[in-house]
Amino acid sequence: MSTAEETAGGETEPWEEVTPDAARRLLVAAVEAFAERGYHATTTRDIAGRAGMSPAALYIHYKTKEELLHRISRIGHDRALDILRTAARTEGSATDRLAEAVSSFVRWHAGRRTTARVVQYELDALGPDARAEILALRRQVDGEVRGIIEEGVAGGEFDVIDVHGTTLAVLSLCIDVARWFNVDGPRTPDEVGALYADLVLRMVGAAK
Amino acid sequence: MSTAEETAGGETEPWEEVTPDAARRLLVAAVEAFAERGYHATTTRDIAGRAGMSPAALYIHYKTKEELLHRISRIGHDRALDILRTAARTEGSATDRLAEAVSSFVRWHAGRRTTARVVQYELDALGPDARAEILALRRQVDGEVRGIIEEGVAGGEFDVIDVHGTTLAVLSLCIDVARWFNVDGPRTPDEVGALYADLVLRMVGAAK
DNA sequence: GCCGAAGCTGAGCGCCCGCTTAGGGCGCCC
DNA sequence: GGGCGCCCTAAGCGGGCGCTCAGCTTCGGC
Repeated sequence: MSTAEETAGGETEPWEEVTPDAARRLLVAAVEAFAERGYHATTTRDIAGRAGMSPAALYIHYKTKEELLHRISRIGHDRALDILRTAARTEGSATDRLAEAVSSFVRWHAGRRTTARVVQYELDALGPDARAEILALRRQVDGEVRGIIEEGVAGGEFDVIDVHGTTLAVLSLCIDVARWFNVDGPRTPDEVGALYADLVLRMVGAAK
Repeated sequence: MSTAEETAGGETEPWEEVTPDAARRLLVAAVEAFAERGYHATTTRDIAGRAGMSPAALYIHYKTKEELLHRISRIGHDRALDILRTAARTEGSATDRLAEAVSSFVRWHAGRRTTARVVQYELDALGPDARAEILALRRQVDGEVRGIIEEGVAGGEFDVIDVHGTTLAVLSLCIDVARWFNVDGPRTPDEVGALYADLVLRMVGAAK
């Protein structure tokens, strides 16, 4: 852990599961390029150039440009789901768990903004099969948050009429952080996480 | 007013300011294509085809493909700002005005989802000058919402510590509706508008 | 009935895209 | 130390992109 980026969300070193080294460098380069310009505006020559390789090198490790996006999206969604599952399983009241889920989820979207941006906003560039796989992960993400809210309502901690709609709004709020968060802006990921946890507890009517 | 789409947000017929007729048809076709596939994945041949014209016809009415996006973005932001200004100027408490601002803003993002999607998510495809012009409009959008919240805090109606951060979150919540709203889904724009107005009033700590 | 302007099309230019192929360098194993 | 397999590059293919241009049709004014 040597840089601010690496400690974001207190997570393990990202992309370490991607081997060999050249494949990981290409993938990291693709994340940066996709986040900056969008998938369709990014060329394979740009990705290879950022990784210090020739355009042809990309095709040794990945069949197509779309496979790169698929791998990024898959790993990113796995990580997002892992964050929410960890929060949902911690001990404490529904209020505690919802606050932890929102703050850690938001910290990830802010601290790992480039990854989150690709993961959350380039889904439409995937083909039907890959998109279906990712959408299944998204339903699990939705389920984790909805579960906490349902428990809070059942236990009398929360006051929510439309659980599905509120779940959608909470996730939407967190995800959109990847769109507007600015690394050079006035807020740290931790600060946004704390603010958003407070706002979400208000949304579900949790007692102070 | 003959279709559900046209009555969304109770607004006037959109794009009527775009003349001549062929230019408007091209612009409407571009909105649909950009919303479906994104700006970079849309070809000028696709836009012209949707408008029932040859590819060359596009360049009689617009200098470049980017000018089309610029015009769409400009008109859309003007409309969004108009909606918020109207809500901010209505009579009533800050609570009433914030509820009206959020519900009408959300109704527009849901009911005019294709337009809103292009307006809110394709900003990065514009060149520096056009982007700067649009960002100025966004600051005005932000100012309208922040103004209502500040008045609510000053008048004791709201309980908000971080006004800027809360304003950002409220706008983020509304804007992201354009990403997830599904016309074939279970909720109408009116229903989402009402739900979101309630959630936002909770976020600012407005009394019931 | 003629003319110019406006609107549009068919053809296509030059460019850059995603991706392929042939072959070279280098380390590892016997 | 010779052969093999893994990575990688230089070069380039086929195609689709944004955009252009010469010329055709249509129509209002006189």
